[in-house]
Amino acid sequence: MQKHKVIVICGPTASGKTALSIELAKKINGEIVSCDSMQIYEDMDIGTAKPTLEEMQGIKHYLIGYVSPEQRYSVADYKKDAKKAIKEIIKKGKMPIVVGGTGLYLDSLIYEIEYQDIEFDEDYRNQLEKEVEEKGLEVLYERAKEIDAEAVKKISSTDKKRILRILEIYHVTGKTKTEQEIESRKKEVEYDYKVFALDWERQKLYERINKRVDVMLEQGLIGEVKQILKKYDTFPTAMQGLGYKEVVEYLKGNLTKEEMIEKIKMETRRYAKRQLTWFRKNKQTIWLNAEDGTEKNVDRICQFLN
RNA sequence: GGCUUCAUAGCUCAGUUGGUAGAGCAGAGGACUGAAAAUCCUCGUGUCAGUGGUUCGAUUCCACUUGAAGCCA
Repeated sequence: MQKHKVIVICGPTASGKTALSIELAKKINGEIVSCDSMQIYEDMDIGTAKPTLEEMQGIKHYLIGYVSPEQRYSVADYKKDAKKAIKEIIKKGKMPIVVGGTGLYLDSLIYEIEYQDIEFDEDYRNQLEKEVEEKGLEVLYERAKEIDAEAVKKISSTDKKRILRILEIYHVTGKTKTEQEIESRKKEVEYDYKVFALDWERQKLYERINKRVDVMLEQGLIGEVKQILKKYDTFPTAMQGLGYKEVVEYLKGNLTKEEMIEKIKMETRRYAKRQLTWFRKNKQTIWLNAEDGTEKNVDRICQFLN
């Protein structure tokens, strides 16, 4: 049986994914599944550049603003939620369009990566964090090497996050990360993903980013952050979002307003660069020049639907 | 107008007791399987302001020119 097609539109932040996807959805009777690790949170609207109701033009969007910032959310959750949304859209007889810039989340779909059903062990994470502080990262690096020399080979001895992850996986599942990764790739990919990536000339993209940050400030980003801080207590992941952590520093008095704005712009430019690195890795990706305009790119994508 | 100090990478600045130079930041490239807007790795040649002079050799010393800052009139 032929696999159902799923359109994917990725690209760096501020490249115009939202506008393109909505025009495409209107034309091909599609619905949109967001692929964005920050737009999932509720009350984080301005800083994550969520599409407004008006922008959506009646096109249904999935996986936006449905998780509390106090909640812990991961790629495993995303995979499950996104697959469910895609299935639902297909059932309605519509075309699923996955749109977003979070490369890790996207790969979980297009490579059909399977995550075991395991609980996050908060206590163990805290214990490891404490050990890092007391004994130093090198000790944990050596321990990880004993457990999974293969996985350690691929990372730097300073990459704390990944060192801890190797230990965590072993602790929770009794398997090494390498074993777990082999198992995660066994399932056949369910859909025929057509991946498109939007890009601009670097200088133009950076200008768009700078401008977008200014607009976010005008729209009241600082007020939004204040609201969130008032409403919620803990932020396992939400407050690492670009724009949010810098405003928090500003509110604490660690940055002047000017410094905060420049920092958000700079970090966002770097993020865009990292996104491009990620998307370039997939050789199947079809690159679209954003400067050609929405209409032309919609047509271009439609050529791949038959 | 006089005196003093400064002029080195996109920016901030080191430095060469004379053998053509190096940090931080910015920037570029890369990695990425349960925090990913996160986390991490790699990458530094530039008329050393200009023109002359001294010297085997000047970015370094000297003179002048230009520009900037400060002080005195």
